[in-house]
Parts: sequence; C-alpha cells; structure tokens
Amino acid sequence: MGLPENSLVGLQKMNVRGPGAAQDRCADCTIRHRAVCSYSGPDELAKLDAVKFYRNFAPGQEIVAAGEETDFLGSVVDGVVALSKTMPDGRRQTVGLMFPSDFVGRPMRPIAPYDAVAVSPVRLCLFARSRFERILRESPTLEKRLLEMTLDELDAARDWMLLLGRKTAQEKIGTFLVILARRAAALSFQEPGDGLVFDLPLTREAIADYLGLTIETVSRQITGLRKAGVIELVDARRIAVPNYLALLDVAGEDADGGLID
Amino acid sequence: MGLPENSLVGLQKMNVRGPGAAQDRCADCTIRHRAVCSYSGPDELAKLDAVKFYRNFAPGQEIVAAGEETDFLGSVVDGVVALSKTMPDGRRQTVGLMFPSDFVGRPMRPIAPYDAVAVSPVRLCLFARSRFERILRESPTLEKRLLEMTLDELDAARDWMLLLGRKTAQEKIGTFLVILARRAAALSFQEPGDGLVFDLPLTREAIADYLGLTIETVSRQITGLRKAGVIELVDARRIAVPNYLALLDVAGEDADGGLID
DNA sequence: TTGTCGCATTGATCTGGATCAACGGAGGCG
DNA sequence: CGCCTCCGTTGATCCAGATCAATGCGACAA
Repeated sequence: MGLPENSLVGLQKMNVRGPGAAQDRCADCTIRHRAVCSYSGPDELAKLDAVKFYRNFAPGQEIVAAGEETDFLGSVVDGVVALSKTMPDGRRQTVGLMFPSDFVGRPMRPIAPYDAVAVSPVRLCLFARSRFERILRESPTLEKRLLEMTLDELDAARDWMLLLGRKTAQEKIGTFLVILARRAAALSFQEPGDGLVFDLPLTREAIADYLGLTIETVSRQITGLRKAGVIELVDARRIAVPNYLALLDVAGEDADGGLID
Repeated sequence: MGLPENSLVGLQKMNVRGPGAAQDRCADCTIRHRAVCSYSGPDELAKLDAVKFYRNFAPGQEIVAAGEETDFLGSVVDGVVALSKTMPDGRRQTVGLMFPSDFVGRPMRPIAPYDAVAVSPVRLCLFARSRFERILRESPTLEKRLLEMTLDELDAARDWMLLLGRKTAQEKIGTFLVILARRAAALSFQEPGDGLVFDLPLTREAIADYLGLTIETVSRQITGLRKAGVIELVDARRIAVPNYLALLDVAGEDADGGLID
C-alpha cells in the first residue's frame, strides 16, 4: 500500500510534483537544523540524501489512513499535517499537528494508528521504511535525535491532555492561538508581543477537531475574543494580536505548555 | 532536589524501606523482561545492577513535583504511579498511569513537567540521572528500548486524547475498565472474558482526574453500569465483569486503544 | 449575470455533566 | 464505646457547550 499516489480527496487541484524538484540537496534544506537528521554528520547525511525523496500533497489530501500499512516515513518540509483518530460514528479528534521539521510516521510499527491529512499544501521528505529502519539501526545519532523528538512529542501530547480534559472552550482557543503566535514569532526570530499577525492554517472544523469542540463553539469563542479586544480578525484566516498579555491570560496556566518549543 | 526522602503526604503509614531490600539482583527481577533494561545483555545489565537502588512510596506520597529538578529516574517495580498536571486554580488532569515495568522520569530534561504521585504502595528501581544518561549515551540497546517505550507511550497518550476530547462519561468509564480488565487478564496469562475480576487501584477522585470528569460523575456512571448488569461491584474497589462483550461495547470504538499492550 | 458549493457566523434551544448539598459506611483513635 | 475523617453514593439544580437551524459571503463555473 504505502502512500496513496493519486488518491485526491475532494476536487482540490493537484500540486504533486515528482521527486527531483527544487532544493534537493540536504545541505540546502530549510529544516536541516531541526529535523530528525539535524545531528547527523556528513557521512550519515550522505546516506540519507541518497535515498530520500519528496512528495507533495494538496490541502485536504489524505497522506495515510488509520489501519493502513505505511511503507514510508519522513519529515514535514512545508505545510501542516494533522494526525487524527476517528470513532466508528464519525466523532474525530486531532491528536497532533505536524509542522515543518516534525517527523511523521511510526518507526518499528508499519500499521498507522491514525489518519494523517494535509491541512495546507504539504511537502514531505520521505524514506522507504525498510531503508530508514536499517540506517536507524546502525546510527546512534539518528536514533538519539528521534528519541529526543519523541520525548518532546510526548510532553506536547500530555499538555494537550490537560487542555482537552480540563480547560474551558475559551481557554482552549486562547491556548491554541498562543501556540500559533509563538510559532509565528519564532519564525521571524522575535519574541511574541503586541502587534503580532499570523495565519490560521486550519479551517474552523479542523480547529474544532483539534480542541475537542464543535465548529460553532470555535466560531463563537473567536468572535468573543475579538469583541473583547484580545485579538483582531484581519480576515477569517488571519489574526492580529493587539494585546499579547491578555491573550496569554485567556490561555490559563502560568508558564503554559504547548507544542515542542 | 531529587526524590523527597520523607515528604509524606497526609497521614499515611510509612512503608519506605531503604535500598538493599528483597530481590536485589536484576536477574531475579519481576520486570526484567518488560522494563527499559529488557534488551540489555549481561554486561550492560551488570553495569545497571551496580548503580541501581530501590525506593518505596506510600499511597498518596509525592514522588516528584512539577517544576522540581529530579536527580533520579527509573522503573516502576510494583504499584501504580499517576503523572498529573495541575492548573493554578487546582483543576487537575492525570496524563498517565505508570504500572510495573513502565519507565518514570524524563531523560535529557532534569525539570519534571508534571507531578508523580504513588496511588498505591509503590516500589521504584532508580538510577542517578547522570549515571543513567552516561550509560544511555554508550548503549544503543538501552536507547533503542527507551525509544520503543516512548513511542508506545506516545500512542497511548494519543488514544487518551481521543477519550478526553470526544468520549462521553459512560464511554470514558467503559474504556478505563476495559484497560484494567485487559491488564488483569494479561497478568494471569489469559484472554479477557466473562467472569474476570480485578481491583480498581484508584480512588474515585484519581479516576475522575484521569478521565477528565468529577467524582460524582464517575460514581454515577459506575452505578449505571452496575444497574445495567455490565459490571458487578464486589466492593467499591473491586470489579467483576459478567459480560465482557457488553463492557467492550460501552467503551465505544471497535478495535479500541489503550495502554501500551 | 446567476447558481452553487464550501466555509464561517449567528441565533434558539436542549442536555450531559458540573456544581451544590446531604448522607452513609468503614476504619482509626481517644 | 463514640467521634471523626476519608471515601463513596445519591439527589436537586444549573450552565457551558452541543445541537438544530438559518443566513452571509466569497470563489468559481456556466
């Protein structure tokens, strides 16, 4: 089975390019210093470079389905991937959002435990499972980095458990926006603060699935924060933060946790 | 700081024994084949054996507090440890239950991200952080096993996110009981089925914290399942399962996820 | 232009689980 | 013994967020 080569969901435009597109050399890679390969020296990187390949996915496109055997794993280079679990009656919970440099796929277990869906145009840097696992077996550096990333993911998942189990709808939205604000600030090498503007890479439905809410509640809470002056809506998918401290306050917690860092 | 030697919580009786008690040799250890050391050969095991030590905790006793620096990490030998996060206003979410053979403590990060509390009499097999991390650096087998265990924990955490975000109170209780039933069955080397009896190692409050509910709701739902004939209460802390399929059904999902395996 | 489709907002109503409150039983201890 | 404390159960009420329903609003195709 592996990755669906042409299983487009809905009617989205195809933007899948074959391997051999743009930045093909690991040395030039935008996620080189944060991805699973970030500890790898020249030799190991050469090995990875030789067997890696890229694949692109359109928004809404399924990358893998839960229960399916996956022959590939690798890093998010661009875009956002949502990992979700679905119950037989259709209730869905997103259990992780994967951003550039995050690792997608479960080493040592070929059956995917959850769906992976591109929520924005996504580019993945992939390895055949068997090859990756062989390199992993021989490479302590790669394994060390993977362990580190997995531990960080576990911490993030547990932070999210607190959010899902105990936070109010308003706190959920607040926490989510703080995480996006931090990420946006980090990408432009600054501290998060007033005046920050960032994109909402998800639909209201995807946000609801991530926060354990309904679309209506998401919409109402965002409107509520706007009316309270905590955020401004440039448009439905773009948020400005005139008062970052107020937003932090809405998120609850003091230090506050959230995606890796 | 490290582990609190004598910070008893409440008025529980002390049952802490010093190092050097009962089964001290790794070769005789009850969790030898499932713990973090299960892949270790004789040499490595000897190294671990030389530096390990045991510590016991009474029910309710705090093992580490969130935000505290921990100088020790290791395996649960006996009993159950709850990992929890608490918000400033007191809302609490348990993010993991650690059973015998589970690994407690975060390698490569000395500050504990959550509280660890003994919920039943607990015995830990511990290593000084610095020593453990040095052995880890030199030992691919140990690291490999730790990666495997961490990936399993991550899967379990994500299953729990679905429970917290989307399941009803009844489904939450059902899922929790199924997990305990499976664990009890596995310990007696049989398939879970009708007639199974097992202990509830947690108070109603600890269950509520784990499931994202209140004590009252936990109590009502358990009563509900009893009245529906799905379970029987031998006493408040002991459950019999006359109809395992009905219990599975209450848990929702088909395959159903739950603690490691 | 008009129709349609997907996404988002807003309103009205309902309800599962929280909250507030009382009570019962099992130890432990003076 | 009687008292107290911890734990669990049960009842009455409340409310945050789900559900049901309608409307708005681009983007895109015919």
